[in-house]
Amino acid sequence: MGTPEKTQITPTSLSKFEDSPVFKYIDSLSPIELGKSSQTNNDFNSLACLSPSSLFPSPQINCHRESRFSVERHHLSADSNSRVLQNGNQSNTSEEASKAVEQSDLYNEHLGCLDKDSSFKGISCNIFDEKSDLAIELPRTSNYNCGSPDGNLEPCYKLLKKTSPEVAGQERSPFQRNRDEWQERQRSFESERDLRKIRGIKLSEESAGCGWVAIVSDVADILTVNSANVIHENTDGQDLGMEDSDTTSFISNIPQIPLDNANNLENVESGDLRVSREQNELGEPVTDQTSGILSRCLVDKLVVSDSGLKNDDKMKFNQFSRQQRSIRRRCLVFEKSPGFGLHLTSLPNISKGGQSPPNKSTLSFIKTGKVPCDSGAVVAENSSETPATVGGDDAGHSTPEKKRHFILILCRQKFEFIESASCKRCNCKRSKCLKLYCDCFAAGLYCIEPCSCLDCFNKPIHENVVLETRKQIESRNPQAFAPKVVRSTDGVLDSWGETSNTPASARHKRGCNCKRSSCLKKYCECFQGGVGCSPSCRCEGCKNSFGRKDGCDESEHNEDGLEASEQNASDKNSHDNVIDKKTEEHRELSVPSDISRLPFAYRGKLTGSFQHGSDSSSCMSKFDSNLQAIPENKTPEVPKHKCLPLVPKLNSSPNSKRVSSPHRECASTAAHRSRKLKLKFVPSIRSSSLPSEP
DNA sequence: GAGTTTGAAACT
DNA sequence: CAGTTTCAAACTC
Repeated sequence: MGTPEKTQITPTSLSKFEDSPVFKYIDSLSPIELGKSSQTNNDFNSLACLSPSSLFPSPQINCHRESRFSVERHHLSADSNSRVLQNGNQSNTSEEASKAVEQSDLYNEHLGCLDKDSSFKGISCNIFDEKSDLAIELPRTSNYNCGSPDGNLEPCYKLLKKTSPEVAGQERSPFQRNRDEWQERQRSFESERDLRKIRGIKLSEESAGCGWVAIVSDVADILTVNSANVIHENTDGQDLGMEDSDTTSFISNIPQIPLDNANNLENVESGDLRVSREQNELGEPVTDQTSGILSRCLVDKLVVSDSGLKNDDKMKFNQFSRQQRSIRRRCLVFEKSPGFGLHLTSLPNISKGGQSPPNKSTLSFIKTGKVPCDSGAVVAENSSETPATVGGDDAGHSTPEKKRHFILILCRQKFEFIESASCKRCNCKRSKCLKLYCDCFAAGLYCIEPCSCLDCFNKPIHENVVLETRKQIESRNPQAFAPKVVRSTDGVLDSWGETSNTPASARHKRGCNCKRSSCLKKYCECFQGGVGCSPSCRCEGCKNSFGRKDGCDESEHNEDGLEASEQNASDKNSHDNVIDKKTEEHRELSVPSDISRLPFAYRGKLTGSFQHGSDSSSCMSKFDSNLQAIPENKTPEVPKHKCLPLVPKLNSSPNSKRVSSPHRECASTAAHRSRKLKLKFVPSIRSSSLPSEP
């Protein structure tokens, strides 16, 4: 992105831009009457002066112009769109065109703080008066499309598409399509750039805003999606209307993907589905690495063009997308590839709550672009929507209808999965969220809005502090951030002498030290992790329903029962019943094998809002903010070794709390059952990074 | 929501 | 390494 050329606005260029698709887009946006006002600068300034640091710490400043444009466009769109709707269809009269031009300028004036003397009327100043919420809103809205957050405004890229000489609906080869898409993106990008020229944005002025640069800079990586990376297909070439945009962009951002991964990002194309981070600049699909998609677990960009989607599907889709906006969170975890940069801290409701990570079918679909044969089943299992349009004859794999339907499922699964990971929050009061007490910190996540912590330092703006603290903790205990629940390689006897294929093969690495909870409550890390206690545990009166440690057999259980009977029997029984129920539910849930193979780490407690049947949607409404993960490339270098089977190693000291002699197993096999639990998987690289023990 | 319980983490 | 303190989640009311 080049340096802005702020003095290049000439009548000629204006004329040229008036012919540009973006210009037409703006032209068509609103009949808002132009006016002059001087009141909004303050509004915007107040926005600009919002401290963005907690939201957008990314140093990727060079894209901020793009970000800003997108943000502005959002607001403009939101407002103008409503007016558009009020006024009905608008014509393309020259009068309105001029209005649009003026409006554009006006908008520019307000947002860009360019002309403080300017005044305006007709545009409610509340466009800019979104208080601090806007700061949260920015990344989200910018994530989606050029339109309003409600998705009822036709994205500009679609407009571009419409004005494009390309013949929609024409059959083209994949190569042609790639090329065309790339060109399209180029055009889109250039158009936006041109528009910015028109609007006279000055970089220096932008940068001058209090923290505005920081805001937009962090949004930058998101934005490029809107302008450049949005892939669109309009196979019928028709205007699909503004109210129900047929193109929905899902963007779940885990920014700051390590550079060494940047070129390694997936590009998945499959008909109407695009799951891509970046596309080869030549417009060619990047080498198929879709298998790694789920390893990163997040759809960096999922752009779905569902021109053929049924309206209700679209609505569902849009609604869902709104819920899922911008689950962004930086990860404090440092593993390099193949980790995906985010330690998903939880995987609750994986199956029982209807949430499930993308399954094999989904993967297959991503990879092949074909609706898998079992898609029907997928639909039936995971969606209330009719499976009638999915599955069935094999020939129908490529039918747009089925693909689109499957896309819905895919996205839902994907984001439900992501959502699960995002719903983590802490309530730290004194630790500044810089100790392992803090679940967020321990999980390698920055604290986010829903956290109730005080004096929180676990935020991107304190990145250095966080990293420093983390180093400190790791120096004290290299395993401090390692997964606590481990599972040995399939078929290999684990340290507890069990074959790893048994559900009980997963164990808490360090073991618990429960005294009073009988390992039947989530105080117990073993129980919380959904694993049985092991000889490593120093627990007393273990009743862990996932497996008692040696020595705590049935007789002990009975003893406990007797002991319990001495207490308030009825209360105890009812309580145990509750526990048993929960436990049973707990045990029923299992992480699908696909997930277990993901080369990333789950950490922390995933309980949070998913507990006890918390509604995921409500959860998301609260968490609809910046989910962020710290860049992995900041991780300290860890020697890589071959993946070794777990070597039995018990704590030499039954009382030792800290992990002193780490032993690892292949994370690729790390699978354990859990819902609402601490799920701490180890990325394969890291998991094998420590030397084996004799 | 406030208070209590619990056990991990941190500290000495 | 052991004992103690701190801490925040889990739990109860």
